[in-house]
Amino acid sequence: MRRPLIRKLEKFTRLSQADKEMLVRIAAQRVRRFAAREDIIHEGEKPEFINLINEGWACRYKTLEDGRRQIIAFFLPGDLCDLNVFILKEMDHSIGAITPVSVSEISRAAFDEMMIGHPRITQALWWESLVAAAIQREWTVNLGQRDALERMAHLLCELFIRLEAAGCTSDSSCEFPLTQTELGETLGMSTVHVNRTLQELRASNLIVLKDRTLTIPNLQALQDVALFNPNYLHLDREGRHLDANEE
Amino acid sequence: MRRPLIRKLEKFTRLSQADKEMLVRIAAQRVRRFAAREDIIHEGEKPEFINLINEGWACRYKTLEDGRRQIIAFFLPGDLCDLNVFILKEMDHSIGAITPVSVSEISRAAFDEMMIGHPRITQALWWESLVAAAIQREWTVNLGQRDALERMAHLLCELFIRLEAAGCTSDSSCEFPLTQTELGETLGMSTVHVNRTLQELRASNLIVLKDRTLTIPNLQALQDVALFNPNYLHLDREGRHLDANEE
DNA sequence: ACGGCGACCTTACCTATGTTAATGTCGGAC
DNA sequence: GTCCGACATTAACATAGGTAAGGTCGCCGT
Repeated sequence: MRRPLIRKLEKFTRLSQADKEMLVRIAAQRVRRFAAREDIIHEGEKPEFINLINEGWACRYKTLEDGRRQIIAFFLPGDLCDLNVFILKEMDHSIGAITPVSVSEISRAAFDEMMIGHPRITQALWWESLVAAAIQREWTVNLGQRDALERMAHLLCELFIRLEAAGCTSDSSCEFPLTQTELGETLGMSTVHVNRTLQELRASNLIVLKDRTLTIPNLQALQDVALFNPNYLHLDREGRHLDANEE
Repeated sequence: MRRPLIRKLEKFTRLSQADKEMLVRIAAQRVRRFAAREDIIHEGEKPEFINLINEGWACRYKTLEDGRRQIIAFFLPGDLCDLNVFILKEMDHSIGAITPVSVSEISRAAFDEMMIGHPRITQALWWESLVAAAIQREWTVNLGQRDALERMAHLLCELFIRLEAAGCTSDSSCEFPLTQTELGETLGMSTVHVNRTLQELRASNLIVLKDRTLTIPNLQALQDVALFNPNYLHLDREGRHLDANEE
């Protein structure tokens, strides 16, 4: 079994065996599965758990009164939804499955227990939540300043690099389940224009996207057209080497 | 002296006298002042403090290699920048003063001390940081889905309501120091179009904006054109009444 | 008193992107 | 094997919003 969360957190810090066991244990209690397109939690509900995505893709989204929908964030394997949410009275947005997903619900009690006994994990989780905030900020820049082509390229770079950190890529390829409609709802553009933009990226040999699989033959080239700077993902550990001692 | 932070936190929870004194004390040590347009902290630097805005307006912003600038967030009196930032190795964006500002720097030690001795404050600060994240998400929706008029109206509603929570409005007016260039950098539109859009809002009597003062004669009307739903600001206390027992 | 500067406003023109709608492709249900 | 729905693609046309250029006003320093 893959442990995308552990894998990702180790990009930030070294975890002890006990830490890892704790994380596995936490992720094992209260696992739920959702079908593609099903809501995991809906706007207006009271949040009672922190959700951890084990498998599959999900997203945050918000719908305006008149039906326009904006995808606000993607949750990939190993991603957590909002540390500390239980402080809020109700959700101001929804979280929905994109593919079939498996989600672990982490209760407030389990979370507090972890905070007390495992400072390393606590730190790592705050790191992950600061990174999530940084991603949200970068999306603001993306929507505000970049044009369609740059925007699309930027999103693809980000998703690819995040998937890599979670151990969900092989070589220069990854699964890519998003429809063009979903890409449009993410990037604030019409499906027609999404299609045009993807064609353009294909024509420049920057991406291969077919059968739900994305290949990026030259990541640096794609980053260049996107004006992509990975610093906001804060993926470099303190100077220490990464070591292969996973699992 | 106004205490915008206390005022704002009391929108979320009741604070004891000791809590308030703590907050005053924290805000008193290490106060710095910056001129308009000066950077408070710059991309690439290591964050050592949590900044609290006492007076004036500031913003987060990010600049692309080719010079395009996006304002990512506004900091109004009583706003905090990123609880827990010190975990990150370096800033991925800058924070700059818009007007002259007074800022309190909160050290990691002071923050930890507060976390331990004052659970009420701790909760309230997490609330404030969750609200900041919610605002960032709403900006994503704003940039992705709303057109120029809606976008501008939405921003004005948000700023007005946030200023109100901090006690910085009188009646239906507030100070409004943003230039049209800054509005453009915030909303991802050209200054020309900012101007057109403001004209349109003025022509519909939705706003009066003159001499750095904004008046919103009918907030509900402005909210309606913006498709503005204030739920994301999470400004309603537990069902208990708000009471006037401030300071 | 003058020059310079930054905010603001305006006009004319141009283009990236949206809209609508028709058509194509593929995989699954029966 | 065919019918259907989800998704992708394409074309023709419409428009929101960008670009470039210039003008006015008030303020600040000398």
